[in-house]
Amino acid sequence: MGRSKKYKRQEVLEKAMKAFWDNGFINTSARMLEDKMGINQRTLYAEFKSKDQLFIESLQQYEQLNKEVILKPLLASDGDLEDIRTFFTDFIVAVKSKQSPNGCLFANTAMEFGTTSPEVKERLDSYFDLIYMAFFDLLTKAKSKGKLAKNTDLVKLSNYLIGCTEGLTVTVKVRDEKALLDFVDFTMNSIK
Amino acid sequence: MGRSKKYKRQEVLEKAMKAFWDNGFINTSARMLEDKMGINQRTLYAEFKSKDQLFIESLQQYEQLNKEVILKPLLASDGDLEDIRTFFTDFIVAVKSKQSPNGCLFANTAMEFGTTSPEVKERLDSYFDLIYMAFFDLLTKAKSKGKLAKNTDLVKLSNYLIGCTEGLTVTVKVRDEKALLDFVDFTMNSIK
DNA sequence: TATATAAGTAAGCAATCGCTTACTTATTGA
DNA sequence: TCAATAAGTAAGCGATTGCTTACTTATATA
Repeated sequence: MGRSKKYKRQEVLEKAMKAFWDNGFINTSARMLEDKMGINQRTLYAEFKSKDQLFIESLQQYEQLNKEVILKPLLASDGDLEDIRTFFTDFIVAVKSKQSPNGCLFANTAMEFGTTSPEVKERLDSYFDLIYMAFFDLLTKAKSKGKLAKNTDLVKLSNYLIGCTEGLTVTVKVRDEKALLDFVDFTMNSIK
Repeated sequence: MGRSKKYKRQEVLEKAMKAFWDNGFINTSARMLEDKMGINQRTLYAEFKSKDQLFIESLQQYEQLNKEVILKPLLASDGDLEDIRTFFTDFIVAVKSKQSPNGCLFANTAMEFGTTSPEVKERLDSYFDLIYMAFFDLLTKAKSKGKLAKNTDLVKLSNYLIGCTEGLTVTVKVRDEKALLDFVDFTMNSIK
């Protein structure tokens, strides 16, 4: 009974995520979402309840994208430290080539929201857990292969690499490629 | 001839800067500025022309604050590398103690604007020049005192430390103090 | 002291915000 | 075949946005 939907939830959600990624939360209006998602505001609100809720789901979507694509060099690594460089340079290339011109949605969101929204903070914590484990697991493999000193503090090193990753999310927006590659290269040398 | 101003330009500008620092550009409304600056919107627009222009002047004001306070541990250093740690930890304390709860206005602005506004980009470049020189000069002094290897690439090292600084501006918003101090400590060890 | 002039105030402009109401259209199961 | 029901559309809600207009108040100079 009743009419069937013209749109696919997953598809319009991905488009919403891209809109938030490109423009940030506040700068993405309901009209813009309507346009980018290709569905009417009435439909949008019936499906996603509110702009806030749609944003939270978009963050979940972006975490999925991280698992499947962005963090792949780390998650698929068998312990080669150079996979970390690949992760960094892939990110730089994606931003500078305008493929994902607005950097990292989680970093942008951390800056825009801080800890002002518990629901958003939950998503941010979830992401930082994810990237922490990605680094930690890679480093554990590297250590067992003798590529890191036996007494290396992997917790500390993981926290360090998260800091460097987030450093890139800011500098990639304003600094030239040479400065970025200096940063990455020094970071890589520092962990070997 | 004519009536004299009740407000001091410098004072209300500092209050505007604080408002933008606390809330970001878009989240700071003309009503909020009116309230925080303690002057009427008519007066505000007569003095500063537009919200955009007021924001640009606020960024200049914040750069001045960097020169006089925030970057002081670097600018006043005679080449002790531990002054860099002081700079990092001072920043963490200022944010976590809610003295400057919203981190770094320049980093926030880089994330909010990217390169979408030439006038804003100009201010960001000016800041990054400033912090670059602060690191470079400190490192030059450290090198001449024999605290760095003779063949150390100071340009590369400065770019690295800028990256780490910006990493802190993101992580300080969402991660716990232990993770932040891990990051700082590893960074310090990496340059010695 | 009178007047020119600048600064202050309150109200309100058009545009846009997130979201909803009123209504039309299409599809399903009996 | 046809009522029940869900989805789509267009218009518009009150609130808020950046900014201005119309007017009042105060002060430096003649």
